[in-house]
Amino acid sequence: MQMTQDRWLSELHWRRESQQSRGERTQSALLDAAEELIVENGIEGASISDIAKRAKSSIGSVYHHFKDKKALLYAVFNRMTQAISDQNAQAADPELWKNASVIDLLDGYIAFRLEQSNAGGLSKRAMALVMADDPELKEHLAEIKREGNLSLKKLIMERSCEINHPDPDFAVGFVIDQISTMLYARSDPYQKRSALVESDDETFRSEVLRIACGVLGLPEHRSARKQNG
Amino acid sequence: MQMTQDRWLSELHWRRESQQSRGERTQSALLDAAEELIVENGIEGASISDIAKRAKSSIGSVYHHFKDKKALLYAVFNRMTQAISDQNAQAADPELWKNASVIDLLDGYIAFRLEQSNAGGLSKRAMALVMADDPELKEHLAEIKREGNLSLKKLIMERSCEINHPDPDFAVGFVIDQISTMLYARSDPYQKRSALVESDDETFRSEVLRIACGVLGLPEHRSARKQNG
DNA sequence: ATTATCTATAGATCTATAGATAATGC
DNA sequence: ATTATCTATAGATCTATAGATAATGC
Repeated sequence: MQMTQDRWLSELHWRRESQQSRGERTQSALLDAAEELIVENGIEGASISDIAKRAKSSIGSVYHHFKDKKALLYAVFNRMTQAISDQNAQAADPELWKNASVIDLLDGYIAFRLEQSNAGGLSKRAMALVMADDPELKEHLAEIKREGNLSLKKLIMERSCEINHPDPDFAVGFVIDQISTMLYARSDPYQKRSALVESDDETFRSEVLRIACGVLGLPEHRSARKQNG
Repeated sequence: MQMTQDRWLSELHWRRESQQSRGERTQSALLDAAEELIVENGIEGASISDIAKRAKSSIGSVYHHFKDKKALLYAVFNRMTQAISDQNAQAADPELWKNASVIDLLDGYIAFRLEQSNAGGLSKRAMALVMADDPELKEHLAEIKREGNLSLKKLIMERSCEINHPDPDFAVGFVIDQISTMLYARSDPYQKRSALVESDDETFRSEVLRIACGVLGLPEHRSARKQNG
């Protein structure tokens, strides 16, 4: 009876390790069903019984795989954040950005986030609902975002000679947070009819980059971008 | 049997009009109690029975004043958004900004929002929780924010001669959304250890204004600010 | 008369467990 | 033997109603 390897946060992540692929399939079917029903009916509206039914499983099976409802919800959340975290790690690989300028990095970051926010629709909304009730989870996701932004900051600071600002460290942190925040707002489905959301990707990207260049005092951003595709 | 005057959204806002101040006191005690318990235990954790108890009232009384639990939650939400909406309307009074420049307006907007986000702590968190489950409410709050930003935009566009940008209308909308978004992120309690949150009000304000001036091509922002306290 | 309040409870959930049965692993 | 699955249900909620009682309004 082994525990799974992704131990994080508290005891609630109890999850019997399925030593058979049958069990694994059941587990992901349950997570899929939970995700769907959470989006459809909300957290409390998604009953264990409904989840079991949708997954073509049974209540007993749910409690075989997950200690209680909270553990199931945490698993839904975990599956999604794990994916985000992995994507972040991949995108921040220094090898990918060997000859990139600061603007290339910012540009790449924007493109990456725009792509990321288009993917994984249902999971993301389910994750948001699971989080809503639980400060610990909000904190956890915030930490993942923070890590992502930090690795971008590190890449940029290695190119600090390009930056013209009395306090580059602060300026870079501020600009990254700013861009990150604007991207987040842009992907928020309830921010309709705002300039951030209604502008097309290209306009948005160039306007944000222009701001970043202004703050960081970057030289000649247009040409710099073309140099290092 | 009259309905209250704040009819908005759907039928769910059914609320018997209390013709006696006793009833009014009970109603606000119930809303206060609901707010507290929602913050403490979440939406479903705040049972009608607990709410009645905390308000020193009874279950029957709750159902005398509110059609059902949803109507009670909507009333909690409504009380808060009403307050925000009123504050917005007050702040956007043209009389207040007669001799103000564009920068004065932006500066005033930032100060206003920073103040607003410090006030009404519990109500706000309860409102966020009530909203989380209900897209209609999210949409409603987004609309209120939108209106606030729109009236600021109007004030600024009356001073469009100060602006140096090929498309002032877009630029102003973009800048306002940007500032609004950054202020929102700054007030988010889960965004710890980010440059947006850790910077003090003064640094934040000046950095944001600097960006806005850059985007809008405003002349000489420092002196302009001092002219019209 | 009408409105506000209370107590008691019917009826409908929903979570989690107990205990049996079927399928794999050594 | 151990793991995965199922059915049936105990026990604990919680919402909303019924119906009685007290307080105000005309």
